[in-house]
Amino acid sequence: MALQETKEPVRGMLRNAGLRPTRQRLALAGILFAKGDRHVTAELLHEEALANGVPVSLATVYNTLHQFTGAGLLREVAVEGSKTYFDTNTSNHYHFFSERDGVLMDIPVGKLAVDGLPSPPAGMEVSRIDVLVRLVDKKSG
Amino acid sequence: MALQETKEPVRGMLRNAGLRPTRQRLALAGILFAKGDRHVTAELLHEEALANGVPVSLATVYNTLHQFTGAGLLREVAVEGSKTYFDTNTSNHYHFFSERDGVLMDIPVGKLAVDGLPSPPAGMEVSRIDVLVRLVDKKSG
DNA sequence: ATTTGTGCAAATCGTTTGCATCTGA
DNA sequence: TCAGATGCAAACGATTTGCACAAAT
Repeated sequence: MALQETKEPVRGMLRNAGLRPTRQRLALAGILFAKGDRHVTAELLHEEALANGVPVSLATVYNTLHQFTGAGLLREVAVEGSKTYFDTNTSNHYHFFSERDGVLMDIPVGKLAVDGLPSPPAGMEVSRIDVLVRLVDKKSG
Repeated sequence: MALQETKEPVRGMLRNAGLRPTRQRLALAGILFAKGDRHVTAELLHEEALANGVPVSLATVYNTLHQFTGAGLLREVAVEGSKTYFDTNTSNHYHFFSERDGVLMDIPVGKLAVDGLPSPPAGMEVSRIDVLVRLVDKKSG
């Protein structure tokens, strides 16, 4: 029963999500969920996979990210035009975004609250609230 | 002194922003700032300009939107991957976003408040807080 | 006259897709 | 076996850029 302990939880995670635990998916999931919460772009994850000796194609990285998102394992974060960020923390929380280096960081849960939300237009309901706190270098003065 | 009253304020607005009041810029600014707050994409504005008999090129629309943004006349709103939205309301406020039809709406100022913001990482300061309330169709049930 | 803006088409960037090949159950 | 996954390269949509022409000061 004591197989490769690092990979087993990941395998189950994929199974539960109805995704075949393929080489690539196991590797990508391993990278994503190994060390706490992460915020990656497809390109970043692709590079990291290659660096770890897992020769996935960029297309597969995209496919995988979207499948994981669809399965509720990841969450997309809208930051700005082009690049899409994926967040391994799918619980309700908000973000800091460093405009200097394009890095996303979680804002500790429970600290930040949004109050006074007016009711949405008729026939619609809130699906999610995104809060992005944009950061810039403090102007030393 | 009583010239074309509709265009004069726009002309001054551009002058103050250090932008030459060209035909296209006047036309685009006219469309953008004429009737209250608006949320446009480059493509939308382009179509609207053409419909109003102003044959601007899409490239110029992009240039203009960015120049206006740089001059503080517009604000960019990050919604999701691809399209970039520009908002004529540059004051501090937040948005509803209808995922059904891709429409942005202002949330009345003063109603919504963000509390409990933790202090940003050392050397950084908050430049702006974006709040996007995503809406979906209420599931009739 | 000189500087700045404009239009077009080609180039770029992130992302998606079609299709032949491979792989896990 | 065989549905589902992968890789590649071509296709894509939004945005940008290079350069010749036009317009504003």
